[in-house]
Amino acid sequence: MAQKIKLSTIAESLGVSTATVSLALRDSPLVAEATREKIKAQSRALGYIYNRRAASLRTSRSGIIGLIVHDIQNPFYAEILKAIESELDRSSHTFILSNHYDSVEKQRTFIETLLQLGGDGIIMSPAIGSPPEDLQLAEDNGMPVILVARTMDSLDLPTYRGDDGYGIALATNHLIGLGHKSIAMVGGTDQTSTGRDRYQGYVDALKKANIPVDPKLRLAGPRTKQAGFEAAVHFLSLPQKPTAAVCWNDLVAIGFMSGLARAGLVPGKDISVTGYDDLEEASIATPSLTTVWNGQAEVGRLAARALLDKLSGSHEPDGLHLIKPEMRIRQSTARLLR
Amino acid sequence: MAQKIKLSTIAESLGVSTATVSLALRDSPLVAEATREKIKAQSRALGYIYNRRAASLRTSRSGIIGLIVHDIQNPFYAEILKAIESELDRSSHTFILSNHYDSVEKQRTFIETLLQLGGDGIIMSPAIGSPPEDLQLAEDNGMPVILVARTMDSLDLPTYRGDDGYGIALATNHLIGLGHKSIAMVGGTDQTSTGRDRYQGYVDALKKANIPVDPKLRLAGPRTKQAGFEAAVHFLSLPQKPTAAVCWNDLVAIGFMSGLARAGLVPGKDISVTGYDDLEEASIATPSLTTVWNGQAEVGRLAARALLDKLSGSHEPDGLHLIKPEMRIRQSTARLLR
DNA sequence: CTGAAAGCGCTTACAG
DNA sequence: CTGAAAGCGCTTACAG
Repeated sequence: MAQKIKLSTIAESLGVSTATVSLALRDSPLVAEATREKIKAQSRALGYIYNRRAASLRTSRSGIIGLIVHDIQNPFYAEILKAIESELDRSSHTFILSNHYDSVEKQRTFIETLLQLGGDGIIMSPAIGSPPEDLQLAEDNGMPVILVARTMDSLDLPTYRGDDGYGIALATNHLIGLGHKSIAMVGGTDQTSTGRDRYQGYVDALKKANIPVDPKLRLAGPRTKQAGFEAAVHFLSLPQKPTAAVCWNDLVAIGFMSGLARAGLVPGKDISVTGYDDLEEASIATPSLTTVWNGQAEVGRLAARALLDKLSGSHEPDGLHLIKPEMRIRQSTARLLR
Repeated sequence: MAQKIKLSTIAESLGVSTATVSLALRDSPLVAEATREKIKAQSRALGYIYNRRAASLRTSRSGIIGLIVHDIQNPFYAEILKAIESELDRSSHTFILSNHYDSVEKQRTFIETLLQLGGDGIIMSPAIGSPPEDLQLAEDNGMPVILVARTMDSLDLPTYRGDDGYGIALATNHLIGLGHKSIAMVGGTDQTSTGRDRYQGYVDALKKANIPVDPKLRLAGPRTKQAGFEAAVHFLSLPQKPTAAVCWNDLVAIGFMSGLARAGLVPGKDISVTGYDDLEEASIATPSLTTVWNGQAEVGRLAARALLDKLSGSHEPDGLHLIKPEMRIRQSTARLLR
């Protein structure tokens, strides 16, 4: 590797000042057109690499945005991420990504690292049990926080997610409308807002239809394909013999349907199953999955826009922004045969 | 936000020099134990945030490692990523992630951004059609490159991936051993090394068993679940009526099996199907997928280690490091009934 | 339209 | 064991 090329290298080689070079490279109209072109050509010729750390030290803006979620391997988060990515790409921001796997330590380390790098802002789906102080630390140091998918009740931060109570009621009512009366709820945990809200929505929908709520029909816990798969065994051993299952999300539903099939049952015929999220693969599964569209792409896009707006000074109102879910009826649910 | 706390704030409040504070915070034995503790306590009390940009400007090491692959939403890459992540976590490196979606422009932008940030190194699965100069640019500027999953023939970079020819032969021979003679190959493209190598391995295995190779039995293209799903229609219309399919990867195989099921066939009984990669969901699918373990976790771990070793000065030999694939026999393949 | 100079917040020889 | 000072590579008032 040859001698490091910096602004002053270009400046000296052209007999101008570094100030002029700096301005020219950023297309400042303060520099004469001809000078600007000459400088840019020279910069290319020398293979100049802009040093963002030096610039950022001076300007105290880094162009870095942090993003931390439970697990990007989960397609639910991956779909949110993809929308954020495409929004940030067009504003020439760089993003730093991390999974926290619901470890508050890992999340805190990430926030601290981002502060050290001078991150401009952070979009996150907070870990279970997140101490408000950890998020407050970011805000206090001038790094705005936007929440996606999960709520933090103790802080008034801009939050983008689906309306879980409303959405799960759509699924539950759909099954009730097909004549089902013994409906299990599979998956989800009370430790997250989505887990609580979706269970509550399911309970409310049953009550509204005068169907008694049996706590044994709640198979709490599963949040992955694997756990949904395993839950099928438990489901089939229930004495109440439910004819349908409202699953906490699509991953659980897809694993659950595979578990039913493994036990010799035909999902969508013997047992009706609904998912939640409308992941890309929901329509590819066999049977295709009846589910609730949860607007991941919308959530990501809006959260990214909210952050960019905040960074550019406009004052978006804080608080909760709910996406309205929609029903997607496919083949995994059917009318109950008597 | 109050007054910014920096090294000199701590130094002044304690009546020592910034040099002493700097050394103390990094646990240098040059600073007396008592002084060190006093400084650390004060740093915590004031809520000091270390400015990495300033440090990095001075030391020209950033602790940032870049990672760019086709698409992390693809579980194949997600599994590699996860292994890299856990390896880097323990060495207190930060990583910056990007998808290139096989766009060489997006890949180049990423490499340039990483250079601007003073990235220490980069792990990548190069985009289709990557110009060697783009990777050379990183190397020339002191940022070492490690390749995963895909090969770049034109450069001698450390590369970690599975032995595709060997692995696909395992799958093909498994089907031949079960009595299949009309075996299709579904998915993959000649534009990537994995696409070429796996097709070649399939062809070689057939030839070795004296089974004529019919180019019409190659359904090239599909690389996703969706495309695998759609390929089932094409497969079922083949005049040669194949009894088995070697799929290019697990995603294609899972989509393909769903497509067969949608057409009323039972995968694993009517048609034998093999996958490739042994993704986590391969064993959860119904029928569970016979596939080839491709060592994603190994690839990620070894690539991360190779980069860290290189950064710490030890000279790992460059070139290709092949992981040896292994067969995973499950329920999606069965003996051919006459 | 262009230049000289200060400063962002660290670390690192060098002295003592 | 501790301090004074230079310097990493930019940008930004300020002069002219």
